[in-house]
Amino acid sequence: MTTEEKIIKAAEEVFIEQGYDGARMQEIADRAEINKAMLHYYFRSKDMLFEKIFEEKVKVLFPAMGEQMKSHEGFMDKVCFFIEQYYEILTKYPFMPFFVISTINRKDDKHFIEKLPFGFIKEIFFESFFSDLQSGKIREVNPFQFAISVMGMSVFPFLTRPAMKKLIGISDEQFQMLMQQRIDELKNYVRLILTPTNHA
Amino acid sequence: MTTEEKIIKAAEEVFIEQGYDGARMQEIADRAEINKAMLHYYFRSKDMLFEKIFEEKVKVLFPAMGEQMKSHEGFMDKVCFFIEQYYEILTKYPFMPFFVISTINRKDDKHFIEKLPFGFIKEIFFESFFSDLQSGKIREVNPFQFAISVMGMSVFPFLTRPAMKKLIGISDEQFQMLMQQRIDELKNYVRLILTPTNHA
DNA sequence: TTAAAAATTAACCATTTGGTTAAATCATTT
DNA sequence: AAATGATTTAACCAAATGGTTAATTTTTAA
Repeated sequence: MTTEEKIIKAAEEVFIEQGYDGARMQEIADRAEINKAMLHYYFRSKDMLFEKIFEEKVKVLFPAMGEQMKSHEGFMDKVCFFIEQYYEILTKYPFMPFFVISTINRKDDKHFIEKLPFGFIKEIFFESFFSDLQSGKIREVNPFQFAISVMGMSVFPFLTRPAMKKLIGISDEQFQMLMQQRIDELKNYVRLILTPTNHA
Repeated sequence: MTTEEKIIKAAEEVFIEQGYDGARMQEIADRAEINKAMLHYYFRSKDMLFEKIFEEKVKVLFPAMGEQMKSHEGFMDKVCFFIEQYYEILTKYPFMPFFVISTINRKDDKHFIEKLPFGFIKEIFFESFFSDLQSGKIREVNPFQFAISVMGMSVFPFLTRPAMKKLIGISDEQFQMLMQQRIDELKNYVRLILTPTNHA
């Protein structure tokens, strides 16, 4: 492991756990087991180090799908794929949503929003929506509202994990189980919302 | 306006905008137009001032319903009431969800979670659920999953407002409109999810 | 082998930060 | 009006923080 890699790994941890303001350069250095001056030698400043981490980590939360997407033709199929995919991502990186949200909500630094690669989401929620709507395969819903809803339902519990645990009265393991069960529950919601009513 | 009131107003603003770590005691003093020493004279420390603000502001996001609730009998009715109520609250205090979420996600300070008054949510989502389920008025869904979903759908856009604006390509005014339209859209989703299928 | 370049370190620096203090001002009571 | 207590202020402080520097060690190239 090179020094640069050690720094990036440690910086990821600290920034994601503590946010930009809460993160300390000394703590990053300590966790990377290097001298604090090396941070500046490799990345010049806290801002530049943060930017590097943000850019790299954000790609994880907005994956470039490509191949996998081709096997999902219809809109409903794609949305269900999103729900499954996001469960995987969020289970692996449960603090990522909070990290991204605290960053884009930071005052005077709206330029991070520009860096969000929305391609993944657009591909899923707006690509095959209109054709499926016209062919009567899905009910007429507002695609933006629907996209926000599916994202919200998927991500929200990970943003509020400690509160949800308290509200429901469950442990960490039980929370994980609940999230796994959630895949089918959400797919069911999607089906119920999108399946058109019989106007027989 | 007393000095204490001026401090609280300024502290609210700064803490909600910048979070605990980002907030500066000097900035709070400046906005309140008082000497910084007064902050400590009235509230002793940054921690204690923050705690005061958190406790007070959190009550806004988890209102004690009481009277208004009585007019909503069925489960579906209560959930729709929640959606309406939350639209009002979030329009008035759009940064509150982020404030609460950054606080409860803070390291080494899990005691804030204990202060969340979940009564409001329990009342709405778990009170009349089981009786309505047994009488066949609603479909069999997992009440916890359902509650998380409705909360997520309601709150998520306000947590990600700048990103959503960019994704959809809209202005602040258009966002507000979208949120207003959202009330009916979400109520419709709830109806579609909860209305039982005819097993004729 | 040696000189140049790259990587690493310890010590240091300026600024910012939360917090304190002692004096001054204002209000209240006798 | 004098004394007392509450409120406010300016100046100050110690610790922490992001960042720098100059010297040292390690690696690379000639």
